[in-house]
Amino acid sequence: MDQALNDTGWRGSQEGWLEAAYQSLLESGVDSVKILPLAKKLNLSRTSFYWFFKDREELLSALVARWRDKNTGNIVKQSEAYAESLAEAMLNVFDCWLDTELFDAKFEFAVRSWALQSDELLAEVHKADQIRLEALKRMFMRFGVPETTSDVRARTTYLVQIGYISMQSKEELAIRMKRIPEYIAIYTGEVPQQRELDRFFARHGYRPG
Amino acid sequence: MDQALNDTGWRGSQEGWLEAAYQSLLESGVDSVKILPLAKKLNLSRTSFYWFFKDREELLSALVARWRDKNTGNIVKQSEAYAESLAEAMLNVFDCWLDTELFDAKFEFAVRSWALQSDELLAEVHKADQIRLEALKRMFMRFGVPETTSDVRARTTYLVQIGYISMQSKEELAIRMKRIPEYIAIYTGEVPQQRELDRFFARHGYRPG
DNA sequence: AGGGCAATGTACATATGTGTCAATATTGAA
DNA sequence: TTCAATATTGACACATATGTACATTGCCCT
Repeated sequence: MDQALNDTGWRGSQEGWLEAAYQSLLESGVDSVKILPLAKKLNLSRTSFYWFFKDREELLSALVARWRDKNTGNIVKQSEAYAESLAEAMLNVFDCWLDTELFDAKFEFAVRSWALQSDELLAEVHKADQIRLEALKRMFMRFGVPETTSDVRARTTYLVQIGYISMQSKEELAIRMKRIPEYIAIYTGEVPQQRELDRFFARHGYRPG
Repeated sequence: MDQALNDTGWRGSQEGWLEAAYQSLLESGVDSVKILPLAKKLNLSRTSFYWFFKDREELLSALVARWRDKNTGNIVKQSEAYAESLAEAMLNVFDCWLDTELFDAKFEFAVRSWALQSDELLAEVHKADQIRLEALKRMFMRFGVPETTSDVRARTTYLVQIGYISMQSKEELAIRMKRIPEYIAIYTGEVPQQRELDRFFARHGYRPG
């Protein structure tokens, strides 16, 4: 079997092992991230792994770093994006839930499951939760919602999404989109304008009806 | 070290191994449920396990059965309990989130994480989600909420809880209780009566203020 | 007391994983 | 073309897990 070569001219690379580890993590959890199976998938000798990483621990740390970089930043950014109404601001946040580039739900779930067996990682996850919740709370307050209410609504918004991720359901875009206006109404207490919805649908390549 | 004897006069038992497996599952996930470590914890020879279970698979199946029996039934039951208002009905459901006897959140999370590496289990989890969501939806409809709204509200109620579980946070009862009235308001659209709240607080051994 | 079964233990065969080492191959550049 | 950095490999030593066969212990009942 011929190998996919990268720009270095070599078969393996730090990125290659990391990517394989990432895929395995998403598909079957941390405990499936083992060097021997990854080597088989990459068609490389197991021991060649040790040229790029000190040991398995280092690979797992790299995986955590990847998660940290990707998932928290965008929620904060979207919650701070410009909006003329609370409903529109909420739709900006919803972009994360529908665009894998902005928020990697499978990755998120895999990491949370992993945290079950690592107190160190659990602490990181808690920190991420706090940062995200605070960003959402600030968003509500920006639109004049009182503090306690902002707090609970931020939680509702965030927890529904984490819960949805934990359900690991694979629903069609259309089914999810139909629920969006109701969700916005529940979370914000205000009904989104049709043109706000249209803009939202459009940027996710969805045509209602 | 002396052994804790059970009623049979023997040290081990099906229940004993299952309980140890359960604890290990909750603490560190399925992959920690291994016969050798469990044997050490129980101070028994590893091979004595095979007297009670055919193999590891059978132990894991027993664990799944335990989860199925415990967690889904009570949500359905609580959602069907008598209530004079939607807010009161919601508080009945909330009993599950606060009483480990009614709903074992840690168990739930461990099983969902486990489902990441087993399609068979994932199918079971999905079935459980569907049953629970439908029960909640029926509850809303019983109080005259229209179908689509009932569906989304049922989801919100359920997903917030699954999300909360996935956060694995260990907050004090008081902190959680303070948020209850707001949650009820968001989920049901109606503010709970003081005497409904008082009844709820009382049955969970909480005195506000 | 001793037979029988439930429960436990020992020894063995096997599978899968980790990490180190020394030997070897591949590449780009001098 | 030769060299050194970069990458790959197989052999070894070890650890942890599973499951089977067979021997042994401890408990209860007759």
